[in-house]
Amino acid sequence: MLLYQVIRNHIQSLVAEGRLQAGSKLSSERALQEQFNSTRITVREALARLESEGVIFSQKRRGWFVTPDKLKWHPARKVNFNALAQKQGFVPSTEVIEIQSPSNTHQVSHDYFDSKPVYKLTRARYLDGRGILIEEIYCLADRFEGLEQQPLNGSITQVMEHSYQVNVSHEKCEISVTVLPDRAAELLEKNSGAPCLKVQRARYDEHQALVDYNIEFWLHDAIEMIIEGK
Amino acid sequence: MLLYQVIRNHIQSLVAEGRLQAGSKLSSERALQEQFNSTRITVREALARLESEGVIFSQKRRGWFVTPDKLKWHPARKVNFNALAQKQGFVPSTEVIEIQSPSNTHQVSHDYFDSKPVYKLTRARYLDGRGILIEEIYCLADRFEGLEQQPLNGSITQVMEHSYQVNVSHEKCEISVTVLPDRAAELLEKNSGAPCLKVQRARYDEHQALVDYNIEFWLHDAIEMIIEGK
DNA sequence: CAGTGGTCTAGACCACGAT
DNA sequence: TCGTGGTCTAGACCACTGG
Repeated sequence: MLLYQVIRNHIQSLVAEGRLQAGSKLSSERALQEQFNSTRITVREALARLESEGVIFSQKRRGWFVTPDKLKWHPARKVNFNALAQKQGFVPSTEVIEIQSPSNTHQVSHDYFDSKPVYKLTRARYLDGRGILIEEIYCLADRFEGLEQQPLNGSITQVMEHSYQVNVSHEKCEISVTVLPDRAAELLEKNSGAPCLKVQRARYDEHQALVDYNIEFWLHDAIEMIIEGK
Repeated sequence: MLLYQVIRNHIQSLVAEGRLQAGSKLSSERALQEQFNSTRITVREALARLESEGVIFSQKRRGWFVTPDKLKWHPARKVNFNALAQKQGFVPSTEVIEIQSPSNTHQVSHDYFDSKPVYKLTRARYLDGRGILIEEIYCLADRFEGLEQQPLNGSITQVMEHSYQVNVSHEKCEISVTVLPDRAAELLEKNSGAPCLKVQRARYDEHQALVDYNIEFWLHDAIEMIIEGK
């Protein structure tokens, strides 16, 4: 058996047997290196595999930790992130990174909003203090005038319903696997190049008019999407 | 700028400018090492990042290649894989790996089919000769008696409709990012530990009875899922 | 300030692919 | 058989975290 597989299996079984709890810190790379009479390159190979599998994760220069359970996410349902996360036993929080004044210079504005001015809202979401999602939300400036004065750390869908009488009736969703853009990696304190699930959603009202366009970058090990179709 | 980022950017721009066509082979790792006065470790760091991004891919010991376009896949629609792939300019093919005689010893049989005997069909699917998907299909043995005599390299949905008068009316789909199981990696000639998109689908007929249960492992750089909801 | 992870050097051996 | 990628050794320096 390959050495890095031995190290991998060892850590994996520690986690499986519960001897390493979710969120707890692993031994340092150099300690593992000594424990297995190996080198850091090989140890890091094992750690990288475990990270791909979603068993462990790293935060920049802080160390390696056991990955908590994944959030089960229903993108098509208009469920509140906070409520859903709480129901699954997490402590959720949301941080508004920035809201950009109406502008028509975004690519998204050109592609989806007929080059009209749009708001761009950037948020980060956390579970138990761990950053797991960066999202960008674009919506028409004149339809959602004064959006920057609304509470933006909760459900945008609810704000649209209650303050603007706009209802989302259906959506089109594109899902792919890629890496975090550098800016998102920074915000989530991940190394550049961390894999992620990218979800792009165009949401429409009952008149087939585009309500908003969202780009979400989820840590690949933090989410399981559930979709009920047809 | 970090050295591996320099190498990464160099290859990325070669691809972006079209000087490296989709499917074509990159220089060998040792050639790149010399070109950048570096070491193979660093070169491989750059290649690994590009692979995560979906720009290049490797096949076991064969080398590194430029990733072709992604297949746009609509899991909820009853579209034929072959037809969809052809419409997007690919040459698709399907290989039956094995069909297991009815058995009630699978975990899936226990969890989803009330421990009744099920068929297990394993298939691989290819685009332009590149293996991109391993899928396992489970269905009730007594409902699909003689399934092993049906043509199994096309659409299973169509076989179910035409030969068994069973129609899929809705489905529940779970999507997550993980790594290929070793068996799947072998079949697709990928290194163990290659990232993938795992799609589990339970499909039901109009009487809410489970028709089949599928587990699909897609190469992470080969698919973009498109879902229209609500 | 000590220890950690992130990056990098300069080699090596082996199994497998292409030829 | 030769070159390739896959694995591995034995170090090094730096930036940053945490005490």
